Amino acid sequence: MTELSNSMQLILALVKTQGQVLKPIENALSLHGMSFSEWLVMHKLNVASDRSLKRASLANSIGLTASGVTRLLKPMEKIGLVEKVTNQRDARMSLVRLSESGIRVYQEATDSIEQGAKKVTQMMSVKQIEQCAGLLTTLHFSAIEASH
Amino acid sequence: MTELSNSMQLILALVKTQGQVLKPIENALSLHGMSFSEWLVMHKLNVASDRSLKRASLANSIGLTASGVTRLLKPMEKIGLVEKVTNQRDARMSLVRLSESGIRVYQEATDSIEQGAKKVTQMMSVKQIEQCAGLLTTLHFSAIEASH
DNA sequence: GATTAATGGTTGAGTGGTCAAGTATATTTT
DNA sequence: AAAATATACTTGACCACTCAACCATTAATC
Repeated sequence: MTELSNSMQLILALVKTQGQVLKPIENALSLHGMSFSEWLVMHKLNVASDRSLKRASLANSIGLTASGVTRLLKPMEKIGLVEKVTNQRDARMSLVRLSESGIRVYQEATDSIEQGAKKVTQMMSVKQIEQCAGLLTTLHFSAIEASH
Repeated sequence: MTELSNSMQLILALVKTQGQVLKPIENALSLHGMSFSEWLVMHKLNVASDRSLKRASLANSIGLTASGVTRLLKPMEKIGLVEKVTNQRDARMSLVRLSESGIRVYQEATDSIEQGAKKVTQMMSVKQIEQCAGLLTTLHFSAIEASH
């Protein structure tokens, strides 16, 4: 019957909040026929130099396994949002690049996702938003530190 | 090429952080043969009066659908962690109750999950932890507000 | 230069969830 | 009281991932 520690309460708040926050975001994206993971892929590619990344770094940067990325990208390649670029220096690894049409779709999707994000944070001041993001980043580093 | 808003950056930080934070927690739980969702169920039951809840409220409180709860509870009933209690006032709804053995397992699992939580937040002060939890709660309410 | 080890990616099997439809019971309407 | 509607839960079909095993290629070792 003892209470949970405040570390644990923080984690519960984190999980609960993410659940609520992601709902409207995913809803906004579904209008563009896209999942949040797919948007994340396109976002990472869009900010990368040459709009391309190797599959492994993509996996790492969005918190998926290599096989998850393979499965996620397959339909995206099929409809031409991203394209596979073979690397002649190392035939094992293939780069993924955001296509021209992918860029357009990404921009449209980002517009609606941004609207969703604004709405979700409507009750928070700019200061609170920034402070919260900062604390989450601290927590993130702390968690990484804990795992080695 | 425009930057993301800080609302959106907050959401990205949230998702990224949860991914990192949950890893060691789930790892700790796997030693008890339990997933995080299962622990959440047991936690909610443990703090509920009579250590029991109806399936629908359980679903709601841990952010799952009714069918998700059905599937989650089935194996837990099988190994006797929780038990189905039929309600004679309303035969549609059945309560779930944490069994005696469930209580023990919950307490053991909570011990190791607490250790994981402490480790994950090791780089944060008590003040930061509380502040972060508070801001997340604000964000949570804001997101709920946004959805109606 | 052939063998072994490491790296990048894919695939099969399994897990943990969703949604939509279905079943059983309760409540409301007529 | 019968019929229509609502509620609580379960089931079937599917989806998004994971892990472990695997294939292809490159790098290191002998």
